[in-house]
Amino acid sequence: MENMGEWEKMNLLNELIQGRELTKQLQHQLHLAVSSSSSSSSHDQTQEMLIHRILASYDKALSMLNAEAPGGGCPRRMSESPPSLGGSPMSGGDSDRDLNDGSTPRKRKAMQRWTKRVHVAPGTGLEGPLDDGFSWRKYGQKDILGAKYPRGYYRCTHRNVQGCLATKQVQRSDDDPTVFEITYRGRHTCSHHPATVVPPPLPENQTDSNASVDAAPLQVIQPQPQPNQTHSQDIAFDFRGGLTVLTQTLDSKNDNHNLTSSMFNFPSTPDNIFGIMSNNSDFSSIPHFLPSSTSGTNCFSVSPARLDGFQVGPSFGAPESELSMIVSAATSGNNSQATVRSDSDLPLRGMEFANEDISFDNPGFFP
DNA sequence: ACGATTTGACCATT
DNA sequence: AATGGTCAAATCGT
Repeated sequence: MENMGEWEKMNLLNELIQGRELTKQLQHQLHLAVSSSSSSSSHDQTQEMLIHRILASYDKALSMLNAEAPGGGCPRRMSESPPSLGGSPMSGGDSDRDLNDGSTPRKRKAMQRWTKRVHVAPGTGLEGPLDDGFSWRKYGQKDILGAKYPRGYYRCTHRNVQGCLATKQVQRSDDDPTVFEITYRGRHTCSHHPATVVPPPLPENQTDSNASVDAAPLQVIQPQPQPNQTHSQDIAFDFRGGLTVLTQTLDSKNDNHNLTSSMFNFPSTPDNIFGIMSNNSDFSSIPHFLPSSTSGTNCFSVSPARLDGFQVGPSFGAPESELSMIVSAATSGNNSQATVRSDSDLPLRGMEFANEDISFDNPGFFP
């Protein structure tokens, strides 16, 4: 665990959270099944006990992970790229996001697109960029005018079977051949979870490669849509009016990087107190985030909300129009990934969002 | 035999 | 017309 990169930790965290939530759903299903039957057997009790133990294991693993993070549960920043492409499973990509009632006209744009630069350390035997966990199929290669290296075109392997429209383009950098510029388009709607395992390197002569390096690409943390998770819209409605995200412009030197500064304000309600957390223990090192004036610490919160997530933004390769975070309810301990995305892919700058603009992955997030 | 990759042709956009 | 993106037949690898 010591050697685990921040990115891997966040991957792990997300997997654990998802595993826990799925287990809770299973528990719920079992309860329904048991209550509909006349008697409960010892078999049912065994199942219940097993689920409790699974949940306890998840909780233990999660607390161990949290304990590793410095700053009292304020995990450090990840090395690169956002934990999610913003995709939340429930938000499940563009289509799901547009499930709002239509009262707020939501401009739908062409596919979102964002670029990530991936550096491959030379001489490590890993010349070929590593897989990003998703399964891609190359469908074309093209010489690009003015570029030394050809551009490779990839689409999700599950395009035909599941209609997943995610694609990516891989272009080796002219000035630094160890750098690959990977442009992602569209979100994965397939149900295949990205593997966090590092696949074997590609052959040396394969200049164009299929992907990234140690820093996993954006999608890796993106929770994948689950067939049974279809309530994001309901949740948004439940919380209508209770949640606001305000992004502000940072006019400091950081603006030179054309980054977005974001300030979040999540008003708490008696039953659902929650907050945002950053995975960076030092907000000042994240160019586009400011320390919360209310917390005065490294954490980014609205008291008494609990900080418990991470923040991503354009500097990590996500589209400027999108921001993802993990929110956690202080009362229930439930976690969820939340994603805010602006209309028309405009940068998140100086905008205010109501909760219908925010999608939550976890249907059980709000009690 | 089957799935993945290669590669020239074709299409869309500017 | 030039360029980038995609298609699909041919080829390759297992």
